[in-house]
Amino acid sequence: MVEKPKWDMTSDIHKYPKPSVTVDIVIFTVQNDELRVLLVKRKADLKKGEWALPGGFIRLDESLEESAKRILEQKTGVKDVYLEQLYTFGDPFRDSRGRVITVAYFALIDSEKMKIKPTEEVADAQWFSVYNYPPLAFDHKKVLDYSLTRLRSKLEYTTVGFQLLPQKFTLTELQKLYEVILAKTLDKRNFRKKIASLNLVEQTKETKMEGVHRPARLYKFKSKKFLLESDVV
Amino acid sequence: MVEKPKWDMTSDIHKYPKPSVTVDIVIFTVQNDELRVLLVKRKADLKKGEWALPGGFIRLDESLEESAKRILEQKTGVKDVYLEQLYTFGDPFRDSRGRVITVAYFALIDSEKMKIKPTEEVADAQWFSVYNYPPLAFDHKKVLDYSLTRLRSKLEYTTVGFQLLPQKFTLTELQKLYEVILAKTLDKRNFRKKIASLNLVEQTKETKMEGVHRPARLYKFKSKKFLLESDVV
DNA sequence: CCAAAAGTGTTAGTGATACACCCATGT
DNA sequence: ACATGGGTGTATCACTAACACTTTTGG
Repeated sequence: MVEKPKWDMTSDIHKYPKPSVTVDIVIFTVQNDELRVLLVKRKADLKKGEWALPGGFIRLDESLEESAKRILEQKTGVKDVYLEQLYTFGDPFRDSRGRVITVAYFALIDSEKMKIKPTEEVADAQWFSVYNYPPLAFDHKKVLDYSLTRLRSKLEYTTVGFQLLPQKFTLTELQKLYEVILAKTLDKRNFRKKIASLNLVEQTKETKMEGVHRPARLYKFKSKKFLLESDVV
Repeated sequence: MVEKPKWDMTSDIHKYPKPSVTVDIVIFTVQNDELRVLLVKRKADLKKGEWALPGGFIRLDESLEESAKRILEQKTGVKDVYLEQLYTFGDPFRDSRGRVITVAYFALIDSEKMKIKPTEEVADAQWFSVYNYPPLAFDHKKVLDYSLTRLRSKLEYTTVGFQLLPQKFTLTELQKLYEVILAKTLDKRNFRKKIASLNLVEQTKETKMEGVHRPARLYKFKSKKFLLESDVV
């Protein structure tokens, strides 16, 4: 058992007024060809019953990212997700209860893991289309808008999108994912050429049969050790 | 005189432990063909005499950006700068005095304004080359490294670089600026073609004579109203 | 007329876009 | 044999990269 390190609580810094600090998480998934975001119904004193992004107060002995992971798991039951710090929102009156600064994270989870059953505690978490969701508490609409913009732009120059798919996927599924997030259609041949040029995915020997047509080949991401320096990751 | 709005200090949220929150600013300029960052010598109890990024505790009644502006002016005398939120650092033990979360901002100032004389209070502020600066307090090296990366990448796809030049400038100065920040040389003809294609700058009728050679034409940024939708800003 | 930086065009290569038909399967 | 989505190649265009000489000025 490691003893918790302590701070110097006699320091002058404790004379400065302290704000409350929360972490809010915008978690996306793609389901039924829709980009969706997870929202929870608030139980706290203020804005009870309103929908909001999952969030909570940080603990002093955990890093911001640890807070984000803990809160996400507590509130939604989801674990092992791609997580990235988004922006810190600190308007003085964004919360009438006090000065509350929130560090927003954005997270992606694949459509398989997403199906995890909500536990008792998270009965009030629900996925909403990003084009059709209820009014949100606080400045959470602003946070959501901002993270949508970020997701779209990161999709173009990184491979975050892969986080939203299961381990094995067809190229059509991958393309559909891009189309859904970017809200535009893409050319099939050009899309496949692009993906091939990235050198990030490889064929498996399996195919996926769905419906009455030619089965689609399943692909997977190359394991790290087979990626070259020059490959974009 | 507007009365200050108040918060509900009886709310449960005040039962959660609160961290200290600071703002730290990484402010860059280009001077003598070097990319430089402003550092201050600490006067506070802890780490007195060590160099650090200018920073300070937020006030509860100002936004994070207002805090950043106030602190920057207090500590360095500089005003009216380009300012952008960078990242929020919150490792639990980054400061031994207590749990301190810092919202880092990154700022750019042109080489003219930069010459402002330091006031009494800011006597201990100094510009350092980003390749040669003293050891920094806390995790400020990490913050600085991160903002350098951000500056470089933003330089490639935005026009932030323009913030580092005075109103009127020669194309060679602009190119030098890019070269200094990116730490690589650029082709003169290609650079000029690129700038021309952006449609953001226009010739003035003035030239700049410096030394014994052909005078260079001065350029300025087009005023907003002459920019077309299609022009990258 | 010399030194020094300003200024200017063309070509080759690379990546993006537009576009239409055949393939494999289940019924 | 047909309906359905899977899978493939080529031509054009736009952008990037490489490269060298002439111009203007002060001394």
